[in-house]
Amino acid sequence: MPEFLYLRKESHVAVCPLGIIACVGAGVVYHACVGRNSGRCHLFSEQLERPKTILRGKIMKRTKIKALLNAESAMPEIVVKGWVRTKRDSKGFSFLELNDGSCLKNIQTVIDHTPEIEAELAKIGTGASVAIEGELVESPGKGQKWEVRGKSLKMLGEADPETFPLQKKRHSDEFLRGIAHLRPRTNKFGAMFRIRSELAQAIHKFFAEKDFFYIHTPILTGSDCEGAGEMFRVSSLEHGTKAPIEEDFFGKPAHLTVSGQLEAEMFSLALGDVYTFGPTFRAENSNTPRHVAEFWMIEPEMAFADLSDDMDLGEEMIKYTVQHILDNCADDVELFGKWVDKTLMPTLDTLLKNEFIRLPYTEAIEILKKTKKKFEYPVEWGMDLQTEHERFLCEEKFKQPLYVYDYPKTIKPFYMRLNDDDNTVAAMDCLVPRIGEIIGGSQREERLDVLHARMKEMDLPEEEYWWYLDSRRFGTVPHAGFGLGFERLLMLVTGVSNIRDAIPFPRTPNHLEF
RNA sequence: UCCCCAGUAGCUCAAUCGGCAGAGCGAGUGGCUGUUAACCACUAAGUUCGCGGUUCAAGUCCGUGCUGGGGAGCCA
Repeated sequence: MPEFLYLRKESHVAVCPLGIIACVGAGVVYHACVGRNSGRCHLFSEQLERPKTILRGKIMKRTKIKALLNAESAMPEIVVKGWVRTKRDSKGFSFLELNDGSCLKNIQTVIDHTPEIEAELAKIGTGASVAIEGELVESPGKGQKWEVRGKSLKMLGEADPETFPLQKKRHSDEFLRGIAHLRPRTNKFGAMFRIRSELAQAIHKFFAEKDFFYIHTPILTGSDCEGAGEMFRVSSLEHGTKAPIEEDFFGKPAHLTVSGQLEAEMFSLALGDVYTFGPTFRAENSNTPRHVAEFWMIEPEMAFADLSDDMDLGEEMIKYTVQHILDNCADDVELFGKWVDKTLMPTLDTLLKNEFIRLPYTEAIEILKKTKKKFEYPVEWGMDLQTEHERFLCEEKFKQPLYVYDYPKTIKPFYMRLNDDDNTVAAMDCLVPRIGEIIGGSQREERLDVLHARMKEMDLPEEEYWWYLDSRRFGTVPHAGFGLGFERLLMLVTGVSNIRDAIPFPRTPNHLEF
């Protein structure tokens, strides 16, 4: 897409309200259209008598800073656009360091002073956006291989230094959370969200290579009894109305999904191996560094699979995606290893090199009972593991990721498969250092009679689940799956300690800004 | 939702026993220099989170509300 028109001296330029550049020279009308492949602009065609789609001179496209820094050789004519990170003035020339988000590093530009350029420079401070036309040359200074020698400079958008909140210094995470709309312009959050993008791609790549199908499960749900936590009500009625539920959009209560699992199961029992990857909503009033009300979750579901296959998949997936980020986001990850968590690299290294520990719940309880460490909550078979127990197992006892599996049936949901002991279910949690539970999964109960009995035990209304139960009536098969919190995986990869720094605009109780 | 800690300049923080509101960074101005989170000098910058109380006197003590952080529960 042409964005910048290189003009000869005799050319004249006009810019239409849509950002279209027309070039008029020697009595012939030429024009180029910004943002179009064709170079033809119909709006302008009407205004000009003899429209032609021939360009005079050469179209100059913005080159991303990442490409400039990776250049093999000098480049005679380039345009670089970005935000000023720092400006350093000298007598007769200035340095501008530009970042355009394409990578962590800035590019240094050097521009000799002319009256026009000095006027433009006077308006430019940290945070301003600029376009610079010039050449990429080897830098005579230390600290960088390449720099841009600018010939022209245009300020695109100013940033008043008196009010622009980002300064040329480190800011606290808490402060930056208050300006979540500007924080991606910092090194740390730019790196975070590049990694986030790459991590999402890695997940799709992982599943594609394993022939899993990507299923889009609904975000609006009619079942308010999925048992995975408090749900957000959705309504098209005015707030405070007393209208009966029949008058609401769906004619019955609607909520935002807390999990795509039940729907994913239906597709697993048709396409074999499937996964979902989408937003999930929990209306829990939990205020911790590991919880947000809106987060992204990956939920694979495999037909003809058991709990062991399930744990294999989770381990493989975590290792694959972590390795992918190390391979493809080296600079960005290095920033986190250096400034955020000094133990990040060793932690990831341990994770990659060792097999995840697989520990039955009953054995976990025995270990916890035997240890000298005093816990606030006494250890008893049948209770759920508390945070202090999980941390002890993961961070002190084994010092690496581990699965705990075969939990008591009394503390797990109805859909988990009952084991032969009649006391435990084929459930598994994957615990990782510092974060705790990153995966929760199970083999699903595929036997209709057992499922019936479990639902009765737990007092669930079977009529709500008629379609779910159908899957066990017609060609049921053993199957298993899990849910993995995307932001928690991102915390693992980057070492950040607060989940609100791993999602662009975090939603938590009483926080719906931006 | 419960427990603990904090809130002072744009940012990060200091201010002794209740006794004149401070520093670094950032910003502005001037200077200097192929500079590297540049450097040097000067300048401006405050409802000490809000409300109420105790006191001759409150950033400091008490009550209360709000905001932020940490821990717990719940979970991914």
